[in-house]
Amino acid sequence: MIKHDYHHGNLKEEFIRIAMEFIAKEDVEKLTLKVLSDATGTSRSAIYKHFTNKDALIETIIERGFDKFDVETTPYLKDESKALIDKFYLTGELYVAFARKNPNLYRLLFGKKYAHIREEILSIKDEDCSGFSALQKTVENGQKQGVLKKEDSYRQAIVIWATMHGISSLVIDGFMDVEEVYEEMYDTLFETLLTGMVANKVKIISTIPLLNKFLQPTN
Amino acid sequence: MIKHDYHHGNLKEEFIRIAMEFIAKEDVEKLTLKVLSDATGTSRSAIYKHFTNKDALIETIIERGFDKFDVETTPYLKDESKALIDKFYLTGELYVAFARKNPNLYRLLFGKKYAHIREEILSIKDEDCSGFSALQKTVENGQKQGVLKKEDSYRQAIVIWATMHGISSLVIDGFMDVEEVYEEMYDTLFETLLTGMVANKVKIISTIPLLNKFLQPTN
DNA sequence: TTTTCTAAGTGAACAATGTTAACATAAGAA
DNA sequence: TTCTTATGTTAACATTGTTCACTTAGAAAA
Repeated sequence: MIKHDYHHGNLKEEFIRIAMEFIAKEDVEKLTLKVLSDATGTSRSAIYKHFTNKDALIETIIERGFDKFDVETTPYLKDESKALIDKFYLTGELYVAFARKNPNLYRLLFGKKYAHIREEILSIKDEDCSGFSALQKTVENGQKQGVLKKEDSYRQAIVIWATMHGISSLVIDGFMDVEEVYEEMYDTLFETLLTGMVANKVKIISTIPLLNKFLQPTN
Repeated sequence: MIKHDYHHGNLKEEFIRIAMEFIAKEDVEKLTLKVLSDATGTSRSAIYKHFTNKDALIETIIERGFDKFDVETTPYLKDESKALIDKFYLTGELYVAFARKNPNLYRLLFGKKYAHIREEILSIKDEDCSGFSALQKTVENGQKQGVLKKEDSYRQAIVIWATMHGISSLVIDGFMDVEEVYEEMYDTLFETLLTGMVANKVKIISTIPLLNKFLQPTN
């Protein structure tokens, strides 16, 4: 667009910003070096003064993406004012909402293509995926409170994650009419999942009408 | 490899065969026209006499892939000798097994990249995804028999699918140690899913030990 | 102030990609 | 035997990521 002076001043951050804005609209596959050079008014090879190659930029995007993901999806897990069962419901909603609002970023973060980069990042950042360990801890709390069945918490957390990942993927990858019936389907999904996970004969406390409807103790 | 005579005789089918064999081992992204021309001993542009472009070949691969998928995953749904609840368990196993054995093909069939091609194919082939409608019918049968809760069968079928798709994706996209604990995790997943879907107070008939263990009527 | 050094940009060139166009060949129909 | 046509080839193109030799500007050193 605009032809800047020889020295841009803040070109690296500019590349990152433009790349993220691009991915907000289009798939990462279509993000080419020409797109970046055109948008910054630089040449196609300018990026190599700031990143070793294109993948290094993508790596930065993935790092920022995971930060964004954590910020937007985990608040309820850490909010002690929320009932435990509500944490799951609300966090699940945030999870799928994130995927729907940022489909290209979600695929970048959780898809296969840059799995090697993701593994590097997550192994440095945390012993595990940060969001996931928060989920697992919440599951363990649920078991202590007697709300959830006592099983392997790792497996239970994966079951929850797999379910949310599955529905998110189906929705954003354009399967059938999922988009249209999304609201009802999420409730059905969540009801099924939770019914299978909660311990029997325990009174569940929730502020969410749906949950009170089906999570009655089976005396 | 081998330099054939000028006219190959069966080059189109050869391209398809080689492409499918390639995808059995590597990602479709790495399938280039050079790979195909080298393997057939032809030139890079020979393919254009048999397909309008590369995407047209991919389209054929996807068609064959769905055929393979249907053949390998749906037999139990149609097998009336199986108890209804076992159909779900066994079909789910086949589904995830297919994804694990053919990760690149699975991503090609169910990923976003060629979603437009998939939609074309599925809209011609069946009013819906063929495997999916078989699943939905089985769900409806389950409701009639009183085994499954009576809810919207479309939503219930999607819940099952989303769950299987989620776990399959996590496994083949290399998340954490899912590979190692796969067996136990599938059982946990399935137990959770089914517990949430079966109607209460119904005696479930199954030949699978796991299912008998947890699917007892809650009198 | 002038010189020098270096970070940060440029443009030309590379190989690999999908694709097209003009040409060549083989095989069957006329 | 000749013509036609399906099926192959080769050369060229634009686009991709990438490298390399270069230029430039701005700060540090003299």
